[in-house]
Amino acid sequence: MQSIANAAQQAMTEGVFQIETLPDIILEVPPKKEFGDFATNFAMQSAKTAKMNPRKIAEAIIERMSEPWLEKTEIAGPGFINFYLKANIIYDQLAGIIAAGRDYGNLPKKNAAKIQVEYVSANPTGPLHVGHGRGAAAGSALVNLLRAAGYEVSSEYYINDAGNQIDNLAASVNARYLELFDQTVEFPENGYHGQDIIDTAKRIIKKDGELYLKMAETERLTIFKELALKEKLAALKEDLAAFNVNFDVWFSERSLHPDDVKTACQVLQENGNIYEKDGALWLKSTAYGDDKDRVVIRDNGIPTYLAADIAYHRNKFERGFDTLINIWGADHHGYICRVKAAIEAMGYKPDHLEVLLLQMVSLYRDGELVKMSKRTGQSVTLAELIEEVGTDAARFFFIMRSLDSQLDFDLDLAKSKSSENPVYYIQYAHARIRSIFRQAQEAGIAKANQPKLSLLTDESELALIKKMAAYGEEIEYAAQERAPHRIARYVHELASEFHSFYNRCRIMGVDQDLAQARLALVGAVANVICHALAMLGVSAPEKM
RNA sequence: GCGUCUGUAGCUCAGCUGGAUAGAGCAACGGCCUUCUAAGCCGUGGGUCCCGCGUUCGAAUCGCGGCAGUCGCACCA
Repeated sequence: MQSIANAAQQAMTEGVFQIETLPDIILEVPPKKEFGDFATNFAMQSAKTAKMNPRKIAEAIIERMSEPWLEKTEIAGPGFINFYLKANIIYDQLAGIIAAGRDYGNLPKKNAAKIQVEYVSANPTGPLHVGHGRGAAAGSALVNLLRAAGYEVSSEYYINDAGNQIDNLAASVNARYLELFDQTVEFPENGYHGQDIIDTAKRIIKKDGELYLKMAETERLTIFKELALKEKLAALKEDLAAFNVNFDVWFSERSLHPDDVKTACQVLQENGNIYEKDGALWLKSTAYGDDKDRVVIRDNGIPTYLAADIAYHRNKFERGFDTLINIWGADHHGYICRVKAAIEAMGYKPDHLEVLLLQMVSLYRDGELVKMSKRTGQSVTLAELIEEVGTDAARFFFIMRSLDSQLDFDLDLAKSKSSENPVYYIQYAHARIRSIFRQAQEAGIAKANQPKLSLLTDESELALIKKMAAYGEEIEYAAQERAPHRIARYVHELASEFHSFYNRCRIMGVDQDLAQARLALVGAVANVICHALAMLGVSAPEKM
């Protein structure tokens, strides 16, 4: 890059052309291999200010470039400069990848901001469903991705263990409990209808029988609230652990009440961003771009959900995180504006909160949409999904689409153990490599310390090396874009290059030096596949 | 009505930090297993990148305006 800048600079001092400020020089890997190993559109970028034909500029630049690693350059299309690397460069790259071993793909630590990623954070009032599953898969993959890119990341689950919905949970369990003793009770209006609530009531009876029957209702509700919460939370953690999702911090909303909520309100009150109206306290969020002002303390004195969330985000910043990433379902998008408003009102930078919205998931079975209804509790749970398609397929399917896209989840495809299924396609590549190693060992092909990598000249071999060499950039860009689906795509492409190689080149039964070089190559491929799959939370089986 | 996201091959989707002939998987069609896993490979066909206008040397990509779908617009969480 620098040598392009130097050449341009030199051309200018020689008066060939004049540019006031050099544009950023962007090197990219061209879409076709006929366009060289990398290319720049620098000449076209400069064409306007230089008032000169981009091809002429390109010519002036390449005349002034001489680098030892450069095989040749050419001008193509409207003014691209294509660079061809000397062949040995690629083998140096491969040697570097092999030397890095399983660490290849872990980028140097960044000194930049500490990032906190909060995701799932489903209410502990029932089992996780498939929508939460997408959040869980994408969130955990994003955390892994950011860490690989060198960021310091803390992952967190916000437990909504305070407020109405928990009271509704207790009331629902209460109603089921009484029903099981043949009492007629009115089911709470906003109660939870799921089977799991009945199961909870049954477990309570199994353990303590009619112990709570004669209690005062309020007392019973208090006890049931704690029992149910404990049980739901444990189930949640179990489901997530089975889905390769683990959190550094489980943050209880209750811990914010009442002190943190009070402090946050005080801060806002002192800087004049809270006012009283109709007996309630309102956040002046319209001053920060929201549609309307929002109630933080209701007229009955109870804080709203927003109040707790304001305190929570303040707490996050106070803990020293510079960047907060929240992964929310798309149905919460209307909430972003008011939280950012509150953040700004408290004196933090709203840009330091990034909310990633996750679009909805639709399940398809036999080509038919699987209907879901939250109200009646009739929805496919994450546990059922894992049961049906397995963790690997479920995670990969959730991650392979961009977060912005609604996801059509084809259950039959996810289950199929065939070439149609991208998960198996990738895992199969890994298993094949492991199998090769087992057989090579039996055949007594020793692992070379200094394999003769320059023997790798087949186009499929070169393609594999180039693909692996691009892994670092891919991680960097995917992390920057918060786009874990790029890794899913990358590893699928790498697997494809491998399968192609596998059908063209043999390892056993060729010259010993070549066999050793190829073993070293596929060993590196296996490491990269492992690394990428590990980021996605998908296993890399030894055999299939 | 306001806002979010989406609209690209028959289907599901990448590509969007402006660049070369717009890609992948599935589906369709035709080939490849006496040698390391055929859960694989090779090949063929397939496009109004929703529409219009604008910015630009150059637009699937950026801006504005439409159209269609989605989700949301609480003193619920």
